[in-house]
Amino acid sequence: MSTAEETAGGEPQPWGEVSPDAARRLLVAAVEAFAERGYHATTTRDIAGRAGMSPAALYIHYKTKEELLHRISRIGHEKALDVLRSAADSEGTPADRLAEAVRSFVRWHAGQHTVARVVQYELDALGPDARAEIVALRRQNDAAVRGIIEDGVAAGDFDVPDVKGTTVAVLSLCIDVARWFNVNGPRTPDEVGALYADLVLRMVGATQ
Amino acid sequence: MSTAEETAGGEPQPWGEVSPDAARRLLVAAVEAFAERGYHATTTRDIAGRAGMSPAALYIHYKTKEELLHRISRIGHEKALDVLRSAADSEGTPADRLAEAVRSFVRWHAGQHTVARVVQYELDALGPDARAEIVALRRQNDAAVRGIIEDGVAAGDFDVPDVKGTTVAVLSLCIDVARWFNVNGPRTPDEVGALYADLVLRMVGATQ
DNA sequence: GCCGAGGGTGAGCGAGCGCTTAGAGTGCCC
DNA sequence: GGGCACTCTAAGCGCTCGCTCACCCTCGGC
Repeated sequence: MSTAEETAGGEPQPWGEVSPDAARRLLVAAVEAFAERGYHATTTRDIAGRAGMSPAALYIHYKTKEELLHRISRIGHEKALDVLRSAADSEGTPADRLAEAVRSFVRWHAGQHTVARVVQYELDALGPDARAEIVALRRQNDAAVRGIIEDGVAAGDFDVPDVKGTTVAVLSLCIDVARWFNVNGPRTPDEVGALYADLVLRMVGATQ
Repeated sequence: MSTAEETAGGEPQPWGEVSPDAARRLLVAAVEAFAERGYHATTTRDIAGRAGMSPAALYIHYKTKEELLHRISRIGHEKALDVLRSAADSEGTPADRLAEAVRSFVRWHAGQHTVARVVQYELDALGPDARAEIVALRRQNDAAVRGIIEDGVAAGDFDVPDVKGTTVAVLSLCIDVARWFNVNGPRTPDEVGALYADLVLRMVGATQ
């Protein structure tokens, strides 16, 4: 029914580029396990078991458990940044672009909330070099959102007294969706995205 | 509801009721360690060391490492709930009450961001019974905020198409402050509180 | 001076951790 | 068929974890 690239919700699975197959299965298993129990509470035996392999098999494809987290974090951040940027760079008024950015970014964090949780909340488990690389990706998120808001202010479409602070708040609001979103809850990722796009337009005082 | 002891920053220290002294020192040490490295990455040797004691001393005052986390979570949630409720129950228009609730709740999450991080992000490390107790406290947060928003809608002061969704978003925004707030950053807890109070009033469409 | 109680320690137990190693199974090229 | 490269496993190493235990120190009551 669905291809390897698509879930039922229509969100792209970010692991298409990972090969060989065994390495991808280990990565997917690690995402599940890290999201459920946290990086430090997850054992390499658990990851290998979920992937249907022996504990030693993990070390054929990854040097350490931390390398798994690093790979997940980098790919996850890049995919989320892609989603955000393609909305930020689209045609339309600043309000259109901001609404679309929030809608798609939130949809990603809700639909891919397992990946997002790992990516957002396990950063401190990475070593200094890997962490620095991820932090740089995050700053690009910030720049993308701030750019739209600045455009809106310059065009006179937004009323934002504190652009930097509002940027932080908007991103924080979107990212935290990964923490509370529940697949069995009453809302679909699309619905949360629509709600949040409206709330954010209010936050920036967009002229209706 | 305690009229608590105050630090220089004006935020109440939540641990006044914990005694004897050694038990309180261990609790404070555990909060620092859990906030820095996470529950699972923190060792009992580290906690005891920060409190200036031997590893075995921890077990005179607490049955397990998890009991420490449970105590921290319960006290932390109760203090945050106190802060939120005293604003929610105050006199004034719904807009005044909502602004004050957000301002003080955000101030708490920024000023006490070590406690708040532990309380918000280590919930899954608790066993089922302890977790259920904490989840019940969280629902009271939700009820307090939703109450103010409903009052505002009933009074015609707010324009909120989706009360439940907006409540979740407001609380999420406030709580996530604990994740990104940095003591060495450019903003004080008071400033973030003021910014967020304004943003939330916009989110609910408060008549200015 | 002696006692009991309670807070504290040094040493260490059993368990489970991340990771390694020796070797087996499998497919491919000659 | 034989050699090689690659993938994977069974077994287990060295280590650190949460936690325990036997014992010690301090102090108030008599």
